[in-house]
Amino acid sequence: MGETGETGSSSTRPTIYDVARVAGVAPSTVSRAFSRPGRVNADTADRIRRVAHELGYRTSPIGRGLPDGRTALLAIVVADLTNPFFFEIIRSAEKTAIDSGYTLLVVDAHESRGAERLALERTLPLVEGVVLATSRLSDAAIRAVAKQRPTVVMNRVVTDVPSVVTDNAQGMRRAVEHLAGLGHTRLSYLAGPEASWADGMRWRAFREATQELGLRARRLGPFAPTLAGGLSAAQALTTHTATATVAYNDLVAIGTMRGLTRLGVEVPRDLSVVGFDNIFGSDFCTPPLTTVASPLRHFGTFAVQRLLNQLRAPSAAPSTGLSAPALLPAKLVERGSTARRA
Amino acid sequence: MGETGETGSSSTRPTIYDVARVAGVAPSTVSRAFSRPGRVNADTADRIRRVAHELGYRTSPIGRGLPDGRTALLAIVVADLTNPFFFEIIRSAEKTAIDSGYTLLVVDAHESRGAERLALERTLPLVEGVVLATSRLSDAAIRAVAKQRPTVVMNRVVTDVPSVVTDNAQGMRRAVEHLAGLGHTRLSYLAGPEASWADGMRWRAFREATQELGLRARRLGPFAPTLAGGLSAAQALTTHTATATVAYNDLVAIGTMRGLTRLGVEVPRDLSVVGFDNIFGSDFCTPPLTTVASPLRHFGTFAVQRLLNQLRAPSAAPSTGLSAPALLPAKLVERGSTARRA
DNA sequence: TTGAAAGCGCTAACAA
DNA sequence: TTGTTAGCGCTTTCAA
Repeated sequence: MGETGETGSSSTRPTIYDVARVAGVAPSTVSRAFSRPGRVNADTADRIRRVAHELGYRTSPIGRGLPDGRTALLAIVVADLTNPFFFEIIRSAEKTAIDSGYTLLVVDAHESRGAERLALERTLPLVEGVVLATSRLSDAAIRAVAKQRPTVVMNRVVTDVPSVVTDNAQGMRRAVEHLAGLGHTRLSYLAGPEASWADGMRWRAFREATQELGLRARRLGPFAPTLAGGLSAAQALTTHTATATVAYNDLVAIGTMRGLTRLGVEVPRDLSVVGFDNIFGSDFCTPPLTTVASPLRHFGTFAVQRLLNQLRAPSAAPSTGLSAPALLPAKLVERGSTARRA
Repeated sequence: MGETGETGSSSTRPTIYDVARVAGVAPSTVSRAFSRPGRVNADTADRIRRVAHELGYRTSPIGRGLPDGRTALLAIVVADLTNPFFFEIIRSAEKTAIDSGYTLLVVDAHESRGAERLALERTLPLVEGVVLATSRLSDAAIRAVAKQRPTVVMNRVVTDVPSVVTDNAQGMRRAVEHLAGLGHTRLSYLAGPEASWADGMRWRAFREATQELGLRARRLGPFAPTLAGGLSAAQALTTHTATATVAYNDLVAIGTMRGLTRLGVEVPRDLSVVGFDNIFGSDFCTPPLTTVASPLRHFGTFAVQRLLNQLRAPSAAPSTGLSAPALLPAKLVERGSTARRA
């Protein structure tokens, strides 16, 4: 009853050979008809396309990829797909990729170095380039990746590998100044994953900014960069005297606020909270979160563009000026989670 | 200065041939050493592995995939990656895949039929199976996909294609009963995308449930299944007399609540709002959203398991009982966005 | 403009 | 246990 083609083996997809046979041309002509139209007679090409369509032929990237490795595929590896931080990034990265004729594969590393390595091992050979968004890999491992495929890292600086990063220092300074301006003198920082490059930068900037302004600074954690991590942070906060806190990211900040509410601590009356990233949800949580905003949308676009540059200019040696990190500005979005010190 | 190996071409990655030459064995032996350890002398295998490591050799899935199509890759195509609805689904799907030795590729269709088709075209040949989560493709197109690769669809029923769906009817009934119990008699439904199968099911169930309970039912929309869509919905709601509304999904519901707030309509005092899906954020928005919850976590697991079943039992004809849709229960989570009619 | 033939990296029969 | 050989689907010289 099924609509099986006339070709013998029904289970296997048609190839250029099938098309060639039916169309009465050589396989190479079929190949050309698809890979470089124009290099083949219009009529012939027409016939080939018609036959191909009838047979349900599709060119196979895997076969096509073998000779030259061109698969028109890029990959972005994110630390945690469920972190809204990546939304805009992935979106914009995808758009940029598509506009240039590439398809973007999204790979989730589950905040795990092992998972990230495994996923890369499997994916890397399939793609022409890769964006590592907030990777948990070691610098050496990242350089190894970069040796296999054009690579761009995000939110991290690795020698000789092109990168796109937020200006964490600037953002953190704005946050601390904001809190200082509200009269807070004892601040705490809720640390993120130890393996996070961004966490290191943020904590350092926090320490420096507080120092310069003569404020007391304290580091709590590390906490998981999730709502749950924020819940633990809330617990930890109650045993400290800080009147304002800056969280590693918005997820932690939101989790912290929820935890504090449960513990009877009111935000911002009893404690001011600042997040990082301005993610989806940070404006409709209660209270709306004051946070350091990165231009998330540009992030993905920038990263993919740098990747495309590498793809187009394979001549350029790895350690060209190309790899100087692109610094994206950060600004403070003031909302309801911060207030004058009681 | 660079640490280039002794092999001539530095730009190209080593192959089994390189390893074979250095190790003094045949290429096929190298292949065996990796693809089926045990079928080769332990010492030989050891030597091969050592050489391979030194040379930086990695087996290429693309080469490996050619002969038999086995890439250990699965794909999940989602309508919109930034929709929190997919978080748990992707997470659990990934876990299930990894546990079975597969890597899961995540592909975003951007709520666009064209994008979905293009992405599938490129991805399908690379993967061994695919999960279509809330696809916007036509039934015919989905069947065509299923012909190329083992396929499981989610939140949709397509003849002859295995699927996993929420019990929309049951969930909607619960929602309507809940509202009726609160004294509401005039309800509205905020419709989602026309191409959405789930939207069709939900609207139908809404109409039936309201009818049976003798309530007035009205359909507004369609709206984009996003926060922005909800904002438009809020506008539309103000011109109607319903005192309670059920949204196509949580995103629309949350957007609606925000829009209503801006318009001076208070939820739930002036209007009760119910969502669908119980996504990330639905518990910390203001007010917390009453919503129909699907067992998101089981969703991904189920889907991938069905896929794996197909992969393991290639003998079973497509239209076996295997393709009967798996119905996952839905329950109502009552929170603050619904209240007794004023 | 088209065809013939070689080869991409790997696996799988078949022999040795 | 290992080597030889053919071939997966496609692209790409090289000739015609």
